Amino acid sequence: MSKMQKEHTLTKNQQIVFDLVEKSSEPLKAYSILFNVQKKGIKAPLQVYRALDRLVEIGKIHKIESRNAFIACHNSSCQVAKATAFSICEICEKVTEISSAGLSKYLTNFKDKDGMKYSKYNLEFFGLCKKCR
Amino acid sequence: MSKMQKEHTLTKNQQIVFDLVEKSSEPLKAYSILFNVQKKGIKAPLQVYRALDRLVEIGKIHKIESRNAFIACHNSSCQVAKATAFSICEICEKVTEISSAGLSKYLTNFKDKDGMKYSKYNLEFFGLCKKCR
DNA sequence: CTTTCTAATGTTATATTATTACATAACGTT
DNA sequence: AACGTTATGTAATAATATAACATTAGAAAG
Ligand SMILES: [Zn+2]
Ligand SMILES: [Zn+2]
Ligand SMILES: [Zn+2]
Ligand SMILES: [Zn+2]
Repeated sequence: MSKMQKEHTLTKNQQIVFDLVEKSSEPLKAYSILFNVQKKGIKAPLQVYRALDRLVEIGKIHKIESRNAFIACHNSSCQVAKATAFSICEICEKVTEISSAGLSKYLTNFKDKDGMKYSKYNLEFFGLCKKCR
Repeated sequence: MSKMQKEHTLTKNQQIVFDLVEKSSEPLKAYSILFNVQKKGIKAPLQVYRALDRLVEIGKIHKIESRNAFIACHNSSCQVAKATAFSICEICEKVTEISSAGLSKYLTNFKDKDGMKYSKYNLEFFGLCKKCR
């Protein structure tokens, strides 16, 4: 257990939802998650949304805002919970979390004209993936 | 009429929706727009969504994905339709379109590890605005 | 001017995404 | 055990968005 990273013990529902999102190769939508965890005893949307909210908060998963879908973090988790970047293929809808030190440094240090500094950002790139080009 | 910028004549519904969004100081949600244009004869969600879709497409307005809300472009329109950046105050929900040549240059030229180049991006920064700090 | 094609509109119904409200249970602390 | 806090369960409903199909308005061709 790294000292750099706070541990978060997942509760039952959080673990169930996380396991599903984590093993999915594509972003999952809330109601698709709900459907897939009903055999595990989760019955209502709210149970899913509560788990998702918490998982997002602790950085285990991210929400792809333009798609209303959730993907597990593949960037050493929590550290980038508040600084996310994704590439999204507009044809096959494949989503990849971008891990670029340069990009995150640039954006983390970005100040607007008012000198406003931000505590969080989300960036979504759109284009065609290798396969779809 | 500038030669640099394609003109898009708005249709009746598009103009009605645009006028409302354009004079609003804050991002508007689709159903709030619907409510406010009913006196102009627009009766159904779909009429609003169709107008919004088209207005986004031609760059007259942008969608703030994390808020499901729409704001008029304040960046010389169409030119940045596919390269948008916003700052969002997490307290008062004030949204400002960021106009930074450096930022847009950096992101437009950004290539990921696979050398994938993107045709479009949307960036949302979160923090506290001057007033809320 | 009339035909034809296309884009926009109107309308109803429905799908999808997300939250409110309130009751109950589990858990850690004292 | 008593208390406060966090997580759960459950039902109802709100908010966001699209499907399907009929009609109308405009542009372009003949
Ligand atoms: Zn991540
Ligand atoms: Zn693709
Ligand atoms: Zn703009
Ligand atoms: Zn503010």
